[in-house]
Amino acid sequence: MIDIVKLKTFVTVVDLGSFSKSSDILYVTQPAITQQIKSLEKTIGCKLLKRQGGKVVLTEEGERLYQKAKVLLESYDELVKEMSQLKKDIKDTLYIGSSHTFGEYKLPKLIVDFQKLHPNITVKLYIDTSKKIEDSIINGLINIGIIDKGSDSKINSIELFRDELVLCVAPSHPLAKIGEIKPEEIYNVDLVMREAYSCTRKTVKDTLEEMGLNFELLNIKIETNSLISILNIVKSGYGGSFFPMSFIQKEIEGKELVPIKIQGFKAYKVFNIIYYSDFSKSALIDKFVKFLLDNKKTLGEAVGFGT
Amino acid sequence: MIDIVKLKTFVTVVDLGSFSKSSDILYVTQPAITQQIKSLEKTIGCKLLKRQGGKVVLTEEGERLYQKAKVLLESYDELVKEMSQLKKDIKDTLYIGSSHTFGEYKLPKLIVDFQKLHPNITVKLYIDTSKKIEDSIINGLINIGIIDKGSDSKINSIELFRDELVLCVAPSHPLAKIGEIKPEEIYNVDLVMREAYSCTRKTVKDTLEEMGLNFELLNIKIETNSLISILNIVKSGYGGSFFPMSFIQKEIEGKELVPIKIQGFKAYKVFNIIYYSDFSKSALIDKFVKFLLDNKKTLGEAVGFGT
DNA sequence: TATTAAGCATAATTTTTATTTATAATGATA
DNA sequence: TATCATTATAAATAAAAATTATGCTTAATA
Repeated sequence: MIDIVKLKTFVTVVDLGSFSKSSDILYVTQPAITQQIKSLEKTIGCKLLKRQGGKVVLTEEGERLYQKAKVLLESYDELVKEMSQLKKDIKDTLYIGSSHTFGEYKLPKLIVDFQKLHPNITVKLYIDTSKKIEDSIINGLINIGIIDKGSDSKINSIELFRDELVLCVAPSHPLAKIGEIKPEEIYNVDLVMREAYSCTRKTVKDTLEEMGLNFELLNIKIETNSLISILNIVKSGYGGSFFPMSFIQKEIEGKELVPIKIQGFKAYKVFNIIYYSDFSKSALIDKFVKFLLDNKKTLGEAVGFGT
Repeated sequence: MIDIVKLKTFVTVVDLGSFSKSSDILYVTQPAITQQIKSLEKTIGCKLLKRQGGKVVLTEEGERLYQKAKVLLESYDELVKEMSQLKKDIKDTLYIGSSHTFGEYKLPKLIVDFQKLHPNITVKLYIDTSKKIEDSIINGLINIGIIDKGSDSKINSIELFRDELVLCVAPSHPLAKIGEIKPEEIYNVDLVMREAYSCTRKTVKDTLEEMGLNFELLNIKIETNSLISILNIVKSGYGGSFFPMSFIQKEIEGKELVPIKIQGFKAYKVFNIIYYSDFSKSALIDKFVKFLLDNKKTLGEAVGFGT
């Protein structure tokens, strides 16, 4: 295979008419030039340069290679130019990943504000599951993630926001009039829940078990992976479910859902910022992390019944 | 520097959507592919491919590189095509070098005949000094040389033609009527000679000294490097000179010059074919060498006074 | 929900290639 | 024909890339 470095050397030698001058420009020693040219001549199978007299001149064959090499090197220069532009673009682009609810409801405003503060920066937002976001951080596809789970120890992690998990029912539900239950009474409520491995479900389970309750005895009648579905099921009057407070704030205010206090129960869905700092764009990352933490308050410590 | 091999690998992986399939096509192992892509990603500074799920997909940045890489590889393919055509052309081209007189007066007809015998072959003829021709053989610029000197031991050498050196004077010269002299009488002839290091001069010197004469006692009155000049000087009636027989045959026939026999003197200018056989075109070279030897007779053993 | 197969990643070793240093040879020039 | 500048050569070092062997992930399947 003909090497682009050798072609560059060849063209330089022809243009300058000198091996030693080329070696200066290409920042290698003169024997390196000699050997590169020799290697080219060997792979092509003929002399390319005549080293006769004080000058280095192309042979007929060398002339043919020279023409094509010039074209190739032009393409190469353009590629290099594009790549260096790409590098600049990348340096000014922040790739953010987030899990659904937070990314879809909380992040948009934050990103807009951040972009206004730093007009030269481009922000790209990817919404996916927490697991996928975490993977993408690890393999470098995104720079900052905001996810609702604790993370790999290799990744920097800072708590950004906690969303209280609140049991809610529809106004038409019998519990709606009572508004508060004892822990054991939860056994009597028909529940709609996220699938087994969801973070919300795990948090609820852990909290209840800390309170001495047995999660297995709960009446989980419907399971789904969609929070919106759960919301609509509960709003229709069927059973109750644990919701992140900020997600159903509007429904509570609009009297579409009623929060039910469970005595002694206090559970939070915690959102963490995750990122690698040992990276070329750490300045940009740090800027955004700082921005997020500065805006913690605007996120509202979404709590249902007071801290 | 971005390597063309890696770019080729990158483009192949994108086109096939698979590392392992690419490794088959590119005749390397799969880890080599992985490392090449990683190396590219490192030099450019970002991920180029997403290895998510079963498929390998371009990132946005990868897409930008891919576009430019395609263009570059096109140029590269064209260069490779040109070079392989070049190789073919070289294979069918015979580079012949010859010293002046033989190359200018004897070779033209031979080359035409050879070319007619092998219409696909291109012949290129370079006329230069024997020394330069020999150098060009050594450094590979030409394939076959025909020169009037013995050669480097590394080079194959075959005697092709010998040209008798004959002392000539103009018809107006006193010796012209006599036509033959004794060796010692040469001291009395005003001589025109080639320069000190010429082959003709050396041959004359060696032969005379073998006959017991002292070359230093000759009356060399005019020296030049041009055989044509010598010819014209002698034709004008001034002194005598040693000429290759075939060079002055016409002048003798036309009575413009008269050969003077020196008793016991017999000197030849010998032309040798020189070439390297350990070379990719040895078949072509052998063909021409054989052709030359077959046509030895047509060259005429140019002798002045019979063997 | 285990199991397996396929595909990619990683690490260590080996091989290949390229560069440098030191020195020789060459050729131009005065 | 000695000197200076340039290129070539050789040996040693350094760098890069490939391979082998193996591990990890993901996807399909039972």
